[in-house]
Amino acid sequence: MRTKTTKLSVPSKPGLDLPMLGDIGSQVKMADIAMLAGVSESTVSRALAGSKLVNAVTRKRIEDIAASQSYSIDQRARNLRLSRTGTISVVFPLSHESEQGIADPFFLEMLGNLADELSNRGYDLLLRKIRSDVPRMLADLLREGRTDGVLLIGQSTQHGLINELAQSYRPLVVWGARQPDNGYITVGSDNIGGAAAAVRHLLACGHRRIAFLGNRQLPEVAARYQGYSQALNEAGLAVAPDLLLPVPFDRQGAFAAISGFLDRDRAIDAVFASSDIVAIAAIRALDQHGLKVPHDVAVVGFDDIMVAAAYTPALSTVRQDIALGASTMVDLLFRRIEGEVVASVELPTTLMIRASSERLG
Amino acid sequence: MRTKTTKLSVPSKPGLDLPMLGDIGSQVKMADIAMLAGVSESTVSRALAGSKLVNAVTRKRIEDIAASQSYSIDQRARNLRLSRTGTISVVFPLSHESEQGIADPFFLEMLGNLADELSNRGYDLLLRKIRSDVPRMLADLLREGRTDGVLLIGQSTQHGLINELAQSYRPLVVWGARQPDNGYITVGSDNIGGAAAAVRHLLACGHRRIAFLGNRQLPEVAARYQGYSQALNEAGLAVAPDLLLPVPFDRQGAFAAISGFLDRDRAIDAVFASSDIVAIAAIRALDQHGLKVPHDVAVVGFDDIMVAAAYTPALSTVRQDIALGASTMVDLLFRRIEGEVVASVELPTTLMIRASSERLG
DNA sequence: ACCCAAACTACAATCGATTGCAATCAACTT
DNA sequence: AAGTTGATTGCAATCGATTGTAGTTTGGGT
Repeated sequence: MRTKTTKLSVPSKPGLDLPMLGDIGSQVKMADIAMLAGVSESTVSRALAGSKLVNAVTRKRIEDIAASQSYSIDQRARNLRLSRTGTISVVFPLSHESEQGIADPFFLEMLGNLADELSNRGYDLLLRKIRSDVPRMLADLLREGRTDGVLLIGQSTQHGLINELAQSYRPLVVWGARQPDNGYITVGSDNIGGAAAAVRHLLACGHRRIAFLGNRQLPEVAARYQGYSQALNEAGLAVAPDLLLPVPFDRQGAFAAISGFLDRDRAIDAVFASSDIVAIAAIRALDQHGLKVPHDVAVVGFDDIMVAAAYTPALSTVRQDIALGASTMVDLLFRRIEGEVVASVELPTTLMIRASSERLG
Repeated sequence: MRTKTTKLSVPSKPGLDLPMLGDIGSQVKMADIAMLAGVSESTVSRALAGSKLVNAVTRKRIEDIAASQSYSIDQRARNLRLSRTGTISVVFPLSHESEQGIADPFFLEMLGNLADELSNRGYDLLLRKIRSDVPRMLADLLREGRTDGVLLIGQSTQHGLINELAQSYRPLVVWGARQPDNGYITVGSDNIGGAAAAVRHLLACGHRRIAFLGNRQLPEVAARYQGYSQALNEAGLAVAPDLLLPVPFDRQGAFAAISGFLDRDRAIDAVFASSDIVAIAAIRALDQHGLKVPHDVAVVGFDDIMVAAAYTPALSTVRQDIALGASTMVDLLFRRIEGEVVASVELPTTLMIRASSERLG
């Protein structure tokens, strides 16, 4: 007694293939296409999926009808059925400091690159910031079935929690520093090597009192500090604790911290900053204290964000290859989703020597 | 003959409310909660939705059980049923020029702010870049049922197409310039007023040959040009066509265009750039041509991106309030989704006078 | 005690697609 | 001409939640 209850949800003329802009947002569904083609939904589904179970002629006809109706598959329903989402979440753990938002250009550039990589693979990018409770938020994200995988940008100070989470959740790749007890996959730069190269360069320029600017609580900064002290040791120098300044990553905070430092101590001849944003803040602070860069104090940053080269003076810095980093993260994530066993990756860095650290006279 | 086929997908101990990190990603579903609570799925659904049809005691018990199982509603299924998505798409039409990615910090900052606004309202942000065919891509996005609304960042050169699309698709808000024949809602800055203020400032400093840098094909740039010529006219000056340089918005392209210009014409005493990125490229190009800013040439930009103030020389610019822009867009979008009739908004700008346009000695 | 309304709760259809398995049909074998 | 095979296609269950409607229980009135 099943009557043909299926009706074309949109009373559009089947034969014509007009642009049909008017249909946008309307509800042409697979059943409609099936009716128009005189086949079952199954066949439409298979035809559109390119299954070889469907006769080529039938498929062509279905495809044409679908196109003429400007039909596209409802991803909600599809995802529900396939228990997947076609979406990868990019998560930024916001530090307690800059509760505002994603401030650092480095991360924004990273985000742009990730969006490219993911859309190349036909995935969407779900952007989410999380306050503090990383595992809880991530767990929700996963349970809600919104995402096929997670890219966590920065470890913040949550290494332990991330590690715990990674025990039970596989499709996760983290940008940051490899930790000795990493239970999760990381992609990051060779922070130690990059920092050491930068400091060697400063030493080669004749600088001896080189300040280190950065919050060593963060694993990446800790690694950069390690490179810093390693280079000093190679040169037979010891780390001077009074030259270590824990500055935050945001512009204002960094500027304030550095200004405060310079108020009481100006006996430095170089600065190694843990990010370009910090380096630029340092240059401004130095300037306000009457110290010229590079004449009085040489400055080297880290990241090579777009403004670094454009800055005046052009900023010497340790370049991280953001595009490569993004594509590596995405690559590893998908391989891990496929079940492959993959290892963390450490990307090489390049020392970019520019005006801010020119060799002394 | 329906037997209880429903089984707890996860054999976890119902009574305990351990952290249950191990359950992340597993498949506790509503039926499981219903079984544990000894009620039907309907009741669980209603309880969790806060419906007052459910006894308070029952609700509490259900909530507790759900919590102890660290259950959350599957959004895929929920969205399918409700035909909604809980997601707003932010779409960047990529210009033909910078096919690479979202390069301009202004847009990235905007993105960060939008992410904040949306997550405050419990919505997710789906990031999508589209190549060129705006309406087609948007239409797909909508038909796929992935999104409840669209925020289009920048009109690119697609005003006509957007207008057409807007005929049939309502939940759309565009960042850009209001056009005379706008069929869609825009949020944007007072480009005319801002530009006029900048140029008046340059005129007041005694400059007369003020170059305009920007691609006037883009509606926003066209409006800024309008402000530029308006200010010149007020001062009894005519626009000199040889001072109008159509530069692209990306750093390299802008630099190249400006360098080329300076190679043949250096009789300018000021520059009004249609964005800070262009302004910074101009300063570099001027520098390479032996022209000092602001001594030889004054420069004013547009946007006031974070680096503007930090640049050396600090960049004078027309400030756009990105945070306000983002919150306005989101606000308008949701009001429009609710069916309210809303109008386009033009936000005030602020002229920030800094070192790059200091008054001539 | 008995009846009725109020207050809850369960049933079953529904959202739109996917897919294992059964059914159909034409062509080919002998 | 009957049997077999392979190529196609359709049926119906399923993914996990929501909700209109019908059914059950409880409490109050008399």
